[in-house]
Amino acid sequence: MATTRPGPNLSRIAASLGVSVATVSNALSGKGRVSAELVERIRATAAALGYVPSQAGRALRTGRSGVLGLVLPDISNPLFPQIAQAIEYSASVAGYGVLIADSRADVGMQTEAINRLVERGVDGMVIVPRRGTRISDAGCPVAVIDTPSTPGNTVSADHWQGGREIALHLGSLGHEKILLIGVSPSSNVQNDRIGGIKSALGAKVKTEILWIEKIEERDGPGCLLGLADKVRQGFTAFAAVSDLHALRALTELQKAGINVPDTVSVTGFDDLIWSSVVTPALTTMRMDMAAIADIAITALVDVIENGGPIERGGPGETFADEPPPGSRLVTAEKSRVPMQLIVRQSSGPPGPAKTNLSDGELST
Amino acid sequence: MATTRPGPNLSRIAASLGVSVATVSNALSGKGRVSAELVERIRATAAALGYVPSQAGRALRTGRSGVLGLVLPDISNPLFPQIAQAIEYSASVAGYGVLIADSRADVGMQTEAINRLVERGVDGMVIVPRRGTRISDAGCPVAVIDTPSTPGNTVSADHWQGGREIALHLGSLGHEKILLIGVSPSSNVQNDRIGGIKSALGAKVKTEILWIEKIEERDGPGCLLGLADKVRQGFTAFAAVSDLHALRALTELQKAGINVPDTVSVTGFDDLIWSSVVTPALTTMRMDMAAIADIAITALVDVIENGGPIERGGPGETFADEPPPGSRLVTAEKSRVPMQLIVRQSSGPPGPAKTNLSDGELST
DNA sequence: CTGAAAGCGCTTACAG
DNA sequence: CTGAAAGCGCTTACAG
Repeated sequence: MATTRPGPNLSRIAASLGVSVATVSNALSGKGRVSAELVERIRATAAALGYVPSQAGRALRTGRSGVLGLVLPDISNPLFPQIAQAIEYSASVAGYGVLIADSRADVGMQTEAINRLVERGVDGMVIVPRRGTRISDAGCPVAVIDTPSTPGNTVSADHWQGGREIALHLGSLGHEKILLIGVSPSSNVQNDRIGGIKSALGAKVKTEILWIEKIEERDGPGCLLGLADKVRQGFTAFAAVSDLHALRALTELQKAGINVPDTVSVTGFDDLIWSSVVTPALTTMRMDMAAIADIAITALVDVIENGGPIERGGPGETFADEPPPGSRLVTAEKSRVPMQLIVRQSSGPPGPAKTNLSDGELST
Repeated sequence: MATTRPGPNLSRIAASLGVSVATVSNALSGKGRVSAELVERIRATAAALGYVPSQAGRALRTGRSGVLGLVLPDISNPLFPQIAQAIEYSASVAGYGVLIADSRADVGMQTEAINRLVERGVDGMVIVPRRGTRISDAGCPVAVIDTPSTPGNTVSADHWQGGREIALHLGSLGHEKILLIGVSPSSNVQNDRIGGIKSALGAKVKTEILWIEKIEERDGPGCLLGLADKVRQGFTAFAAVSDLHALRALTELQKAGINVPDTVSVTGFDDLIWSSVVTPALTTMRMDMAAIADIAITALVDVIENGGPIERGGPGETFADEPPPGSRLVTAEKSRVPMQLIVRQSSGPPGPAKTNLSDGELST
């Protein structure tokens, strides 16, 4: 006895109208040539009966599940809500569902997560890699959201341009000694952001990069970054590659009695949830996740449905053993989406009259 | 021409071994009585051929998709990563995939999001409602993660106990005037947390509730909460119902030149990503999302697979028109999961010697 | 212990 | 413009 679904199916509609299931199917899908009048009647009964097409039946017949996978190796990433929301929206507009896969920040589990999605029969997947993860054999079309400078990237925010805008903003405010705060030099995204910042600053602006990873290796996780010292050294702006680290900088500075933004400015990236809530709010660069998701999903769906333009293994990608049968990196016309500057602090460095910080004030 | 999947199917395995598909199916599922030796050979060839069962075929036959839906009306909720990660993990252990649905913080779109999941044929769903959303007709088993005091709740953190623990902690440190910070009195979760706090404080401890919603109605979004004034009034601890608001309080206090935790203490809820990163780090209450997800998924799967204990419309739920055919609120044995206190600030109120704040110091 | 057969709900050439 | 039929891949009584 095969389990029957609760709702009505095509046969029921067909029977109640005295037509064939083929005609009902054609009428509902709008593909076959069915008389307008009959289409109308079929639509009406389908609606009246509360017909919901069976994805299983359709999937089995067409070989497509209508579902895409979303892989975020680092799901605890605070960007996840923005990404998931945008991807889910674009996918649902395109008629697809979104299945999530988590590799719990463990690179080794990423393959596992991808396999789980493949086993569920996803038609394609969107991967947001972290730190040069190799997107190997997915066995289905894959769109990658990383950074334009990464080989195989399908679409992403223009992190370099984002860096430039932050730099131009800080430069125009008169900051001449800027501390750049990143986590790890092995992150493509962070390198692009930092590279962009440095490229746009005039020659007379001094910068220094502080890698949190290195400090924590020495002083332990959650340690102070020594920013009060940096203020004493004359830095007047702190540009972090993420709002999370901007927040860390902001609170460390505040705790040390340094006034933000009167004495120094703090900027971040990504417009994460708290950046508009803290005092003072953070100047930041926002990704246009809606546009990014839209481009990624459109490219992915194009390959799935029309076998659109694809690349078997992106440039620079190497497949260890055999290239997986259906695995292909999807490409998009527009692969870099501009980031948008959101100014919430607009102070320059304190003028001579205001530069009267004593060591006492700085050392909490 | 029906589209064929790339991989091998049961027939291929059967053919290559000269047995029937039924036997292969039985061997692989372990259900039928197949000789151990044959099972072994079948397993081996399946593996060798890289067989991946077709979910579509299975779903069509069994009437179950093996997929659960996750509905978060407010996906931009910073808790989303924690929830999604835990749900996805528990679901995948139980052999299910997780489809996400977003109603973009729009209550009206929630029904739409739920429908999208139903159309995709989910076997059940997990809903994390916001502010008394009515979980009406889903047409499939539903597990609700809200708060124990809400009718229809399947499982959730024990927000009341969480509040008590925060209160006991602050009380033991000697705080006697505590400002409670919430957003909206219409939130069940927030009311439970605040109720728990108040219930555990000794009679001599004074509290006052500050509802952000009301302040913002008057002063606009992102306005100051006037916490420096509260410090002047003698409040020495600020207990927010979420780390997001704790962060808002922390930065507002710091910006006003008030030292946290030396002068006042700040606590939050949920151990959100930044609570351990800011300076000073936040004392907070952590939900055991792994346990909550596990209980929710187990209860859901039990109903799906065994038609376990259910309630048609939870107590207090009313269905406007007709009760939907398959809709049922799932119940679990253990419906409240204790929260865990994470102490990161442990200062009491400043002693008499330290209470020398002048107005000048407070007004930035 | 093993196999033949039916059927889940759909779509798609093909015939009329 | 409409319908009969095949078949996607699987599982499950049932017969042998």
